[in-house]
Amino acid sequence: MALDLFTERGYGQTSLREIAERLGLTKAALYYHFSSKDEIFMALHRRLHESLDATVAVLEDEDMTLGGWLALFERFVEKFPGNRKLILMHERNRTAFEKVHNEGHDQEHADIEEKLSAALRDPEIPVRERIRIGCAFSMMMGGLLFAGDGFQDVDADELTAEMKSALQDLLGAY
Amino acid sequence: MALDLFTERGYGQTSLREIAERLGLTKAALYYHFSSKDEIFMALHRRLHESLDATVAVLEDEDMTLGGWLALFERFVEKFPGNRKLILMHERNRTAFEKVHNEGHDQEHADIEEKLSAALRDPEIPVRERIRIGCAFSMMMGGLLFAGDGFQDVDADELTAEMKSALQDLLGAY
DNA sequence: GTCTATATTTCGATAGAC
DNA sequence: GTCTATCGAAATATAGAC
Repeated sequence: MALDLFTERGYGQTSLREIAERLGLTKAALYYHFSSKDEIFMALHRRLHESLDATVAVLEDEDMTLGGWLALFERFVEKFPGNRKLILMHERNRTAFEKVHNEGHDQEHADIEEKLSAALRDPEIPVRERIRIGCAFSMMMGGLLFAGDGFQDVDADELTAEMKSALQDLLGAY
Repeated sequence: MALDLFTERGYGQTSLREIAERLGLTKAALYYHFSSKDEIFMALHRRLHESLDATVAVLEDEDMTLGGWLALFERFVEKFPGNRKLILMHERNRTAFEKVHNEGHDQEHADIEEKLSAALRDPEIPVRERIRIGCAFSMMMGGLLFAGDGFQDVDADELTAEMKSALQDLLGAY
């Protein structure tokens, strides 16, 4: 599957030949289903968005506070089990996503990273809070790397609970 | 510079033509200084190791406890200002590094990620501690992404201090 | 829908002049 | 040390039969 190859080897190191091979098809067959390599990539991108946009929708409405970010991140963590592979692929291909994102003049989707990036550079928010929000986000996303790596023997619910606990220690201590 | 291109666009999406172009040279001139594209990549890898191996050397000696990891991460954070670009490049090219690392049967260097990976899957360590160590590490590495992105107006010392404070909240509350 | 070609481009790498 | 020129391999993508 393309998802696995992009995660293991990275987008730029994965060829259509490899993808087709793992699928038991030929390259030509892939072009019946997708018009380009980028489109395969973007299809996976869209799948993740469709799965998480409802969770992130609150960003449109609310003016986020520290507690608001905590609540959002906690909801995000709860969605991890069902989206682990997609998020992991995304995390391991940030450069490739940015490139396709820029070239394609991608439609304005309610992207959590855009709102986050805006908050992190917002001079209205105290520096300490901005740093904490950034730390919490990277902890949350990076935690996934280990969720598949070192924590395979750990119960999913326990992992979720511990991640929430860590988020609270980072954001809730005020 | 190759360092910038690998960081912006990723190793697999960067061609030698682009690197040479940004340097004001031709591809052929690059091959006088490096024997292959991989070697350019590994030269940057080695530069980071030479800069951080002294900090990580403690891993060889000690049997790490939770407090040991905290101390190590704090020292790591202090080394950030001088190694920001290299670490950022490393973080954004994990897949490419793993590939070169495997193919080249890279010499056993005291890599922090190997020791970390071992600790995360060590059944002797309580699950809660394993998760906290993983969270702290990803927070620390991911914090770099924002250090260059949203925190350009933040004083470097203040950022370091706040990162340490966050590390303590994650690892020191026991 | 999937195949066997094949076209086209780009890439990493080399040869040899200066 | 850097250049021009080029090679060979591999990649993306297409054409057309079945």
